[in-house]
Amino acid sequence: MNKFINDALNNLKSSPLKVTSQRIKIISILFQKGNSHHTAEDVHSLVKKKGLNISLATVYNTLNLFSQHGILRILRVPSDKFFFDTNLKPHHHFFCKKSEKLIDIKNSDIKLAKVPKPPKGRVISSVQVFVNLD
Amino acid sequence: MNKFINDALNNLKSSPLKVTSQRIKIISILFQKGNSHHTAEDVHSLVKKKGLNISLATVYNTLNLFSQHGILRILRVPSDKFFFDTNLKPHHHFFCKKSEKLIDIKNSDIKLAKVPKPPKGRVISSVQVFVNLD
DNA sequence: AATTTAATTAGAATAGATCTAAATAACCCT
DNA sequence: AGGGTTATTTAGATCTATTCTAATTAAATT
Repeated sequence: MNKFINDALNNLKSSPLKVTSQRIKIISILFQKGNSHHTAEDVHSLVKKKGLNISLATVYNTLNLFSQHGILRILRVPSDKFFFDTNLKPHHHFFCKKSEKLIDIKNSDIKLAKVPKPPKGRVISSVQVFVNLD
Repeated sequence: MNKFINDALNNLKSSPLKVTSQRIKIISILFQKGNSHHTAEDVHSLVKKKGLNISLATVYNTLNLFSQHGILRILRVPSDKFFFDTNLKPHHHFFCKKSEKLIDIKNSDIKLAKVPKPPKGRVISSVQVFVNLD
């Protein structure tokens, strides 16, 4: 069991969420290779490919709860799907529209030398850069 | 009839698309205030609010065809909806997740001092910056 | 005006995500 | 360890945004 899985399991244990077999399985799939980006459907097929059986509703429910409790982060990209990002640090992404694949870009690898002021009365909450790939 | 509507109508006329009453109406709604970002449902309700009657299928079909012929641009944002942008020049956006409203940011108002190299064998097609507002 | 070809339409179909309500499993408490 | 409470899981229904279908209608060309 690797460090990523361990950390995520500890996050789960110290959250108010119950530690169920489904949640353990989803964590071990998501955090297997460290940082990753998956849709709910992705996770569901990975679960099935492993011969396990978790309903799609549970996958959605679990991923959403994990995001609400800091175990995962919901990542909205220029696409109609929700992605779930295991990387909790601020960062940016390469994005391939065709394959809908994401690759992390470390925050320090992008430098925004000029950012416009928000409209009057509004506050900037974050800046998201997508470097689109063909 | 303003300059934006005029230009868009000329683009329609010089495209292989037929000039129908529905297309003229959609153009006059979309380009009324210059640069704008609308979803298909937006456009459909604006059409109805004007007492006009264009089927939702036609709105979708028209917006997609306009995008294919350089009259509009499809804009994918971190949301599950498609937006149609009347601003054909390269630019970035303020984006409010809550209201799903967009505001243009001129290309010159954002300066990317450092952009990472794409993965081996890949090519960067564009860089999209979203300045998220609360 | 007749013909051809594209556009419009209502409604069905699809995809991704959420909701519902009944069954089940975790966890807490002695 | 057993029982009760409450959260979780589940299958299937529902919802929302979009696309598809196939029949009707309208533009444009001759």
